[in-house]
Amino acid sequence: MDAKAPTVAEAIRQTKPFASKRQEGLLALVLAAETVRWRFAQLVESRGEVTAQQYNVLRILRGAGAEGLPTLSIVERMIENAPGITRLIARLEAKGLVGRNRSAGDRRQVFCRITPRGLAKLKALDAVLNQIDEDALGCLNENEVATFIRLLNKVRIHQP
Amino acid sequence: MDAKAPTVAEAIRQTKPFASKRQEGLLALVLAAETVRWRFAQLVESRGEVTAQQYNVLRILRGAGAEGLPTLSIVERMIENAPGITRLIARLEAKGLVGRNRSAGDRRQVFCRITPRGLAKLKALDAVLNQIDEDALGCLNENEVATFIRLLNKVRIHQP
DNA sequence: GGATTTTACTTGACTAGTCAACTATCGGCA
DNA sequence: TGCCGATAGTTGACTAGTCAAGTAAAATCC
Repeated sequence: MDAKAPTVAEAIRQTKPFASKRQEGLLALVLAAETVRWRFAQLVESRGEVTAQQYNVLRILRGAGAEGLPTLSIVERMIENAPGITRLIARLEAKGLVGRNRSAGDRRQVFCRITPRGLAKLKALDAVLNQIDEDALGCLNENEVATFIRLLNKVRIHQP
Repeated sequence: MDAKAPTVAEAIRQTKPFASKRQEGLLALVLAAETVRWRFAQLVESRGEVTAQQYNVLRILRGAGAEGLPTLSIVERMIENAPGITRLIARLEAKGLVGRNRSAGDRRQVFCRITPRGLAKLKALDAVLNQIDEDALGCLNENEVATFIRLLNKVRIHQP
């Protein structure tokens, strides 16, 4: 999280002419996603004292309620793999934002739950983050948003 | 780089209904970008024995020609910051794919050049990567590609 | 021409993603 | 009942991104 947002824009200027429109579209996709991801991360990290991924895990655990979720069920809801989540949750536990305990029924499973302190942290971030969700695509009108979603999903689903 | 591509698709299914179309659009953007990024990384890493970022740096250095580029000029062409590039290039140097030497004119600068071995590695990857650049948006027709680019750039530039 | 500021990195420490290998436990089944 | 394969998670080692702080060589200023 540093002053890289401006240089994302520069990246375009410095790039040589594209071999094709499709290649240009691919770069546009990656740069746009990187820009919004960066803005989200900056907000969460500066206001929440947690990283963007830690925030995502807290949201998932809030959604899971008081009984919590086994570790690997959290992974399934993220773009990440298992070894990473173990350590990420260990860091959240160290901060007192989640708790873990082995399931009584199946002693292989480890249930993770959000703590009251974790809930309070999320609550403090909710309003501002909902707002930037809206703002990020605020420059598109209703029709454009629909087209945007349609094209992006088409591209994503099409990948072999 | 593991079998995470399928679960990206699942992420959508498991997500609760969206608060708004704009929120849905934001997730569509991030997931689509992640999917193509993942595919690119998988190809480069399996065929090239270099990571996606290392590949990007090699491309930049190939473009720079025989005289090479100072370290920080490489950063400007990427979505990354300076400390990262120093170490990334050190790893490429260890693999014999780039060389570094201090500039005679300004002894603060370190020029980086791609080696013949680096060029050979890139050449071996060129055809297949140009192909996936085309394939990635292959499901969109000419008009759709133009709209895609227009909307993505609008979103990117609009970010405060 | 010497002090100060700026520039171009470099290093350290931490978070994170990824693969391979490992442990503990569970469920079946002979 | 005791083994066997599958499941849940952990650990180690490596690549990478990021911030803060440091170094060395210009460039600038007085």
